[in-house]
Amino acid sequence: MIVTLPDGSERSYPSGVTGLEIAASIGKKLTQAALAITIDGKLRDLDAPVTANASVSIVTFDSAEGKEIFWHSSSHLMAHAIEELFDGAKFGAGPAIEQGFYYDIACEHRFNEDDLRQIEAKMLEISTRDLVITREEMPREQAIDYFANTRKDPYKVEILEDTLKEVATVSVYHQDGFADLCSGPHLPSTGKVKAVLLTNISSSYWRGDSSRETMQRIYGITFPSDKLLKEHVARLDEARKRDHRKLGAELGLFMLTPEVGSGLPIWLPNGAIIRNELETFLKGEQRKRGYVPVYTPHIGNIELYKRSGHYPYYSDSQFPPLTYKDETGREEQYLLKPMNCPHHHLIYSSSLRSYRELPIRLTEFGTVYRHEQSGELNGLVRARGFTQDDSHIYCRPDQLVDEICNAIDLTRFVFNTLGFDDVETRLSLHDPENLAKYGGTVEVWEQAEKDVKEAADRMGIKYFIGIGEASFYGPKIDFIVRDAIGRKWQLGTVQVDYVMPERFDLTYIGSDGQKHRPVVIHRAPFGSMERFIGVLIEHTAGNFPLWLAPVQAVVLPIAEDVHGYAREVWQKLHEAGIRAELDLRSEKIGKKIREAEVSKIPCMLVIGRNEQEAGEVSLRRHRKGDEGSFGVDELIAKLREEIDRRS
RNA sequence: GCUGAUGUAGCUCAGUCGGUAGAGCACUUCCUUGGUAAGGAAGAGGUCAUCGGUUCAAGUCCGAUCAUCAGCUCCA
Repeated sequence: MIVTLPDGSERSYPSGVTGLEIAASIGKKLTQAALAITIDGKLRDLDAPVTANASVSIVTFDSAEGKEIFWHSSSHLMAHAIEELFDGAKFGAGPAIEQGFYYDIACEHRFNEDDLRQIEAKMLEISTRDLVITREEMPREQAIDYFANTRKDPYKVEILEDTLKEVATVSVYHQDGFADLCSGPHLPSTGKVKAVLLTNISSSYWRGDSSRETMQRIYGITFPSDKLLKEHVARLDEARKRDHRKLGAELGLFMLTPEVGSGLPIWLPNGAIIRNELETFLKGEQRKRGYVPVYTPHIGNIELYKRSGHYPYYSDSQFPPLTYKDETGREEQYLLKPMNCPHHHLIYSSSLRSYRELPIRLTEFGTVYRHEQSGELNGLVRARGFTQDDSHIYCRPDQLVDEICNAIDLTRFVFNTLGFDDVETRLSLHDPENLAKYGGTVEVWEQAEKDVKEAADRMGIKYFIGIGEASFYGPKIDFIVRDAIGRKWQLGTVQVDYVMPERFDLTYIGSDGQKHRPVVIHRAPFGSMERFIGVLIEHTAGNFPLWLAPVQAVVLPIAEDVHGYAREVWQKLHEAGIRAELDLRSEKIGKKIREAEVSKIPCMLVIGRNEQEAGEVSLRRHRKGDEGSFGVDELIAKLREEIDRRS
């Protein structure tokens, strides 16, 4: 029997050889590291026999599959430990996740931090017992009986009776007295787990359904060595330093205070500079691309949102209406604007439109207010008041795909300029199982999704499909990036809408002299200024490119005798439109430099007697160090160019 | 909204068994005038998140509220 290894080499083995035996025949290290195998691409336990010619690879912790198996087995190990420590704990779902694993547990006992340390110790103890993990296949009916009567775990029974009701044979993994329903594969033994960190306890709903009971979810991560755990902890520390909430306070970018309200960020001067630069950048780019600016009020009559359909769909996540009564008792209700589109639609229909003037691209940095659930609020990335770089493009059906492409192109240009290279793109389509969620007809959705796909394909973007991620009025292309701790956030978006034109009876006069329905594209490359800047802070760790830095340069005179010259240099920078500060304190140059470095100011202009005599400045760049001396005008031209290039 | 945790000076944190509140950094003043990541001294700074309760006495114990954090649920 011939086995082909990943490097293309072929080896012959007797039929029935196991993954472990293959690994052993290759090397001692690999035998140690082996967690599972793939046989013709299919993951199997390490003791699974290979019975025919096949391509085989040994799965280790270094691969994504290896980590998943390792962490999935670790969730079983944790459940095993909890079962030994706490009587009556019942287990729900316990999968591997991107960074570790969790298990949902139903238990009378409320778990706390001390319990986590105790469970960690028990897990390591079970690991040292090096229990063999074995797979047992059984008919589903037998498994139901086993989990109902032997394991007495009602959650596993529910999974067997519901989720797995079509499956005839299921597998159960055993390790000593512990057993779990699982398709596998798993580690060969518990001894592979050498380092354990249980990170937090939270709650979850059984099967993610808020009408079902809540369970306690314990998150953790494990590694095959202490060294890898230490590296992981170091990465977490690094991520914490990049947290935009921490950096936002340290760098004076924004603040949040209950005196204003939860989820309502205040932009401090330094943060306002960044936001303003980004707005100027996008406005300039949009002017080139034929957008026209508009402004609309922060509140609007509630009837407007009833008409758009937003109010009934999202009434639970809006601030309650403001009610106004005049002397005659007539009542009017206003809503804090939860989105900008209805206003823009009214602008469109404020005059008769000809097919010749389409597409019309209305743009506004529109501030909106949404009453997000309190538990969802998160610094700038999830706020209750935020500003969208919102535009609506009104076009003819024959222009639609081109316009979507233009919007994608603009979004990509924005992301490239800001250095986001790790962006995922999702085609957010509707869920045919849940049509009640959406407006419009089936035909309209089919057309819209076809157009979106065509545009995405034409632009050559790599995307994945998100069923059920569409908004109620149309499919979207969403651009998603990760924050410092790996959470994903949607930033830019391009959305097609055939529904609003109907609701607002938007029309244009075609070449045939008849009224026609335009199509609307909603698009926002930044998405929300707040969220975008929040993610940008984490992405850059607060080390903004020169064009965005709140303070671009600081002039640092070494002693008082050059203060006059330092002031001249500062004045020239200021006149050249460079945001510069002048540090005239009687501190040593080392201290001034340290403080500028800590404040992440990109350019430090050190000035002493030598520079004064030569009419120069000595340039030190943030995190780079001394870059030598330049003539003042030469330096200003150099910085000016870097700023204007936005590099 | 739900579950859990947290809340002491501008920031980071200490505060024992319930007995009148502490450090470092930052800040202010003074001294110091220096060459690429912290010069020295002094001073000022607190309704211990808020409200209520227990107690002779509460930062400390109990309850409620608010906010924040992690996760769940939601996201136009």
